[in-house]
Amino acid sequence: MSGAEAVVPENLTEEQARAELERLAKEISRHDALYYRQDQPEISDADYDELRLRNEAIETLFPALIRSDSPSGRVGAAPDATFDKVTHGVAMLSLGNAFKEDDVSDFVERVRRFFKRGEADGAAFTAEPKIDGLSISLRYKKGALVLGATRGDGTTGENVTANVRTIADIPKQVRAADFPDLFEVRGEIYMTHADFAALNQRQERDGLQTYVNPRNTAAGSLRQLNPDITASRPLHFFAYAWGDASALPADTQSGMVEALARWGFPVNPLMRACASVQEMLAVHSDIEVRRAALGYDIDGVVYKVDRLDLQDRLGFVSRAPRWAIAYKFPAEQATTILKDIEIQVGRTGALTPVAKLEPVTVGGVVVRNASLHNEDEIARKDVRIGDMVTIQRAGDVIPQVLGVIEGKRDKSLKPFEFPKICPACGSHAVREVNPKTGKEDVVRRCTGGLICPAQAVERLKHFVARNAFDIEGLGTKQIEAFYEEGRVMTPADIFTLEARNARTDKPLQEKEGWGEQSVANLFNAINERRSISLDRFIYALGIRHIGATTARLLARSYDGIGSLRAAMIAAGDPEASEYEELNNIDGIGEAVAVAIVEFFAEGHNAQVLDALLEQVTPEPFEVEETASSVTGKTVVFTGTMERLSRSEAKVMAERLGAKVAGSVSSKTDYVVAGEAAGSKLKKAEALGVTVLSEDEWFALVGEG
DNA sequence: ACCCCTCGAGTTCT
DNA sequence: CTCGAGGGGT
Repeated sequence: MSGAEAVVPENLTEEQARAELERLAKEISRHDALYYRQDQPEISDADYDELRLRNEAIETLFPALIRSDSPSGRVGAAPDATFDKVTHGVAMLSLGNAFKEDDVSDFVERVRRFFKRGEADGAAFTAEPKIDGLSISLRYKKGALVLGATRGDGTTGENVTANVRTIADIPKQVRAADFPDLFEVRGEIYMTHADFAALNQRQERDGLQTYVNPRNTAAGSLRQLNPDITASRPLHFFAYAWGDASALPADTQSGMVEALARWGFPVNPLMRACASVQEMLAVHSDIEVRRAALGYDIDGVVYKVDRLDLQDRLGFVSRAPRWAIAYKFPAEQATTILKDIEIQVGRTGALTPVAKLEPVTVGGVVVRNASLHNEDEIARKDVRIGDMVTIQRAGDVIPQVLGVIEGKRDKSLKPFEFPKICPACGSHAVREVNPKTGKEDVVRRCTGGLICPAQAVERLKHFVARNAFDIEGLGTKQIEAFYEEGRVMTPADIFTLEARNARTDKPLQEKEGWGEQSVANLFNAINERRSISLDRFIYALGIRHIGATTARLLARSYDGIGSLRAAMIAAGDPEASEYEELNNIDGIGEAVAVAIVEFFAEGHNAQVLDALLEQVTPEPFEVEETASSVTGKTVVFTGTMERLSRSEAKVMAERLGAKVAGSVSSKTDYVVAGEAAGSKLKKAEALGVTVLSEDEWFALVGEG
């Protein structure tokens, strides 16, 4: 590193260093933009590198001054790069996980049990290594690659077509006679260990920042705005699945992968077909043995039901297919020192202990914090501040404390005393007793409620969360800052921010980090949300037990916020018909019903809601009460349906004017039987009630 | 009275 | 991602 001396700064004072870092951050980010986005660098690569080196050298001398927007923390253009959004025709799902052999046999057992006896007993499974890269969907029309999209949240990803085209492994044109007109190939983009090491060597030689692990590097390489950068990175691809397709070349998983290979897509050579749990486990241990020699990262083995017709019938459980599972390799572990236990306060008042750790690298990432879950967990493991502890990244993502290394404990360490008062507001923190079971809750909760600042901030964060108001430019950081400055104390304050900002002594645009443009953008984003769907609105209120799903259920069951509110107030009397109506919603039981009723009965909530409704209009769900072929009929749903959850089916049937009953009787007109229907189906048959399949039901009501 | 599944609420790091 | 609780089916 001979060049480094030249840029090591003269004896700077702290004040000078601060100013210099600020200047460098601006300068480097300007050159980044010129180089990466406009492709018109103003300075030579060497001069650019020198700027970076100077920045890093000053940061080494004054680590306390490292800026949050420091250029050393990133490579290339700022990551706020905007790619077009792409909605996947067929969602890109995640997989259920198995961590031990029993989980695999349970999975096989579950699959077999799903079908009527014997039908799937001999069904085969495929086994293949789970590549640790990033999922991608490649759309081909008449053989031509027309779109490459990242997984994103599974439903919506980003358009990275230009970058994907630079990857040699990915065919730009498929010329097979049997390649369907429309076909989406899905697979994993990854970087080999050798390429990763070479890239890092080059970075180091050039005095540039080195990368942490192949996975993140591959992901970063693909999200470059300039495809030339992606092209310069050695990325590879394995195909293993498909999405939208006008035709399928095979009726088994293994047949599909053979076709993909025949069409010129790289497929993993370690894929095997298995006829039994024993074989599946054998493949897992075989792949685990070869893991180190593969030359690329894998984190487990994926098993899939081979027959596609069985896959179709198995369907999905929320976000994961029932016909596939990932058997993960044991997570990497590490030991480190537990420096402290911090107590965080959630929006419901829950006190959650978090372990502050001596930073340690686990699975290619530096871990500083780890969840300790709750009071009992700390007691069970007898974790004490100062202990040497073992940690792992559960499912290779969330760090958790496994336990204490006993021999190393200093005798002076005292058992951790879980606070009985809220660290944020000093109110009592208690463990509620469940009225049903008489048992103590696992979580200790702050009773401060409205007076607790920590809860208030967390509620606001929830209000702007992704499934709630989702206001661009208003994230956790801004909410915290705005709360501290007194700009935003309740949800309605967000919507009066602009008006107040115009009058205030210290308007936003005078704050550091804010300019005219960013302030205008924020107000625009806020104003866009003055009209919002009812389900998001309900979710945003942060009522206990009401998550995104239940909020949607409520939104569908009531005409609007007004009628919901009126009904909930009436339901304060448990004898009222409104209470019964609420409790009858499939998916809402006593605890949930009580929570909703209590929320609307609370005076402060009423005020907050009134103020909010002056600013925001929740749009009700479009529910056309239609007369249909099932109007006035009584319907019972049983078994597992593919396209609807049972609660959705109920809402749908009621919208069509039908009554949904819980059990079959002679008054029942239709029984709709999904897969694995049980006693209700038998009873229907015994009583001679019409039994419909899911498809027949859709046909009957005339909906696709 | 169980058992299974779904949902909510908490968490990390990039 | 994990955990516990709630809800519903057998």
